[in-house]
Amino acid sequence: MAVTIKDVAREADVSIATVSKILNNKPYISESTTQHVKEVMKRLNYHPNAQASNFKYKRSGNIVFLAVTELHTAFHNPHMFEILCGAQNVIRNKDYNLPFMGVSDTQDAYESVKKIVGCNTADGILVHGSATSRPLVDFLVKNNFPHIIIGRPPFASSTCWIDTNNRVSGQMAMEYLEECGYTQIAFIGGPKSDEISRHRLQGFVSYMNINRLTIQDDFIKYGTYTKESGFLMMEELLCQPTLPDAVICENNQIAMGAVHAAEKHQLSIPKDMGLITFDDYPLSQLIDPPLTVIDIDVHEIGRQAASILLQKINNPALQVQSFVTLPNLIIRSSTQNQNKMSHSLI
Amino acid sequence: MAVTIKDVAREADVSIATVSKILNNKPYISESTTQHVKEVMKRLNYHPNAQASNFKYKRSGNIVFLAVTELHTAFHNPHMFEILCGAQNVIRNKDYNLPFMGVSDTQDAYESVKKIVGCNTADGILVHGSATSRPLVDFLVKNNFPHIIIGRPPFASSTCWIDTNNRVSGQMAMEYLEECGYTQIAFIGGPKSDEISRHRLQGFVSYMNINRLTIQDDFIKYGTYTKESGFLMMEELLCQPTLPDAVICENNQIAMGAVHAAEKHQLSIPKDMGLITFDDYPLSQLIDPPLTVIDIDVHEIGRQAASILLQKINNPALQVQSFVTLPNLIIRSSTQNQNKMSHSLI
DNA sequence: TTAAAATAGTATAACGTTTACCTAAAAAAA
DNA sequence: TTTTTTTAGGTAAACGTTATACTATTTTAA
Repeated sequence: MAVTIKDVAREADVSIATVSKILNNKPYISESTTQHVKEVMKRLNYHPNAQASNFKYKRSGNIVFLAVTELHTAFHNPHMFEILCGAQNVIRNKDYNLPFMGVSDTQDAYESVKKIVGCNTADGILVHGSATSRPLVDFLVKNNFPHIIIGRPPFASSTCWIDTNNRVSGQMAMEYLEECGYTQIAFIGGPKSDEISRHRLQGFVSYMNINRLTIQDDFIKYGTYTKESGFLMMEELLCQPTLPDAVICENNQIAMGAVHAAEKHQLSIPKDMGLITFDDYPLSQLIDPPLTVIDIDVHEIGRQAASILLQKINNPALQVQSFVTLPNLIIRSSTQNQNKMSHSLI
Repeated sequence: MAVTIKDVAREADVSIATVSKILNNKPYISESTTQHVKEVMKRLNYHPNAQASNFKYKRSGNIVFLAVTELHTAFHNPHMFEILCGAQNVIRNKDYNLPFMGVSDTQDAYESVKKIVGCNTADGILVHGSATSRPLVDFLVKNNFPHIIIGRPPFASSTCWIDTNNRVSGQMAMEYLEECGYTQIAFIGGPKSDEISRHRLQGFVSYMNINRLTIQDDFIKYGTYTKESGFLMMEELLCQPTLPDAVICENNQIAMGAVHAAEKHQLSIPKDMGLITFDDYPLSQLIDPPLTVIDIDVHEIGRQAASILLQKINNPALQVQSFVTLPNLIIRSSTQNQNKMSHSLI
């Protein structure tokens, strides 16, 4: 059916080896035959069969993107799609496909990985954090199968992962608030045990210490990652004898609750109170006021993960380390420069 | 490196044909050799090379999911990811991969399709609405390449597409509002020219007509798909001599603006005014009040698209028609039963 | 002028499967 | 018993490409 290298060879009256060499820019073919063969290719509308080529090269041409995607997880991880897009951008230029594989849980993920590795379905794998588990990682490491874990695994392992630096996120939030002139900073976090939350708080605290700023103990609140918890914690803050003039909220939902609490207490954001949060969800730009946010550069994570993985694939001996990306500050209206307020109005 | 069918054959002391037949459940192999060979497979940890098999079968094992994904489009189309997941669910069970291909514009999409078809990269293609264009569709049709367009193309074509029924969406919104006991219904839409908007409005209007309900002309407003527009249109409505007791907002952003306007006018939603909108974005459950929504069953679209495409691939003669899915009503707090209010409180 | 090296091209074996065609034994039918 | 049919399995070609090893010609170097 489809036209193959044989058809081209026959039609151009050369051997298939010659055609192949032209396809792959190998030396020792004259300019004239090259041109002739290329014309024939065009005339026959020949396209080399990528699959056959991959088969011969013993590569699959696939890099699997593996993630846990229960129903309706999009909100829980809108970042997943963006990471996929970032990775896809890099991979497309390198003649790889990026099969998306959504599994139902980490057990399913583990089974899938075994199948992928066993059946040669892929040359490498990007494992989204939601799909990691110790057995999965151990399996990949043991089989020396090229992979990158997106999101630092919560267990020690000699694998290669990429993540954002949550400590720096905490620092950046604080740094920007200070720059704005806010001085009494509160922190509303998720569960105390959560690692991400802990790291962000550490960043915040270390910035405060380095800059010899004092932290009021009762300005640090823990709760859950919900709107309701944000509301309650903010209320608590507002009922204490001294008020903060800015608050760092661990996520959009908490921020949403905090905004409502401030509204209830007739505090204006950003004038009476600055508010900054993490992760740029669609919500953050749509609520009132639009939120200033420390965001993960999620495309960059996808791009980097993919490009490092490609390096690994092309050079299996390469020992690549895990690495972190830096967050981005996105300034919106929930913070404002407290000192130069009047200036900007003149 | 990897263990192949040859290794199994040698180790089991049979021919590779026998091993292959066992793999593919072909007849005329005795139970005893079957068992023996299977044991050897297990012992050697043999996995058939899917790529080689596909190559032999002249199929690629890929179904491409093609979509336009500029940077940060996630919010503009969070549905894209959900459709991808839905499709993936179906495809995974059929031993296909679902390479995700994000392109920058429809021109890029067209080039990609030509490459995919030419190079045999895929056996079929799911084209997300964002990637369609007349040349692309014409190309697929002309080459008789299995495909489904997700989202009805805005031009006439003998292709096969899947979409939700926006007229029914409009009807459902109205039907539910009536059921709740709201009687004076307003409609805040996007641009008058927008097809989706027009269809939803048509559904609304036709429901009103069939049920002999009157529509006030000045209860129908057009604007843009933004929060600001929603706010303005709602203000307009609230300044008119007669007030609606419920409003249908074309999308989440408009609804957001409308909610603010109602707040400003000290109207309580859902008590003084019911509000219903379309498409279940994360926003809708997080704002105050959480919004009642007519949602596209986006997983179902993905699943159906994939399963129809698989049918097409397996039976090229099959002439499948385009088809529509029905929307879902998701009841939240921006509407309430006006008649039985007291009942529920007793 | 002759030998060596570079150029231009071909023939063919792989890659790991599947399958059409073959053989031989066993079972069934005559 | 003989013939036919069924069962069990093997041989080898094919899928479309790439690469190694080869030949033959031309160019360069000695």
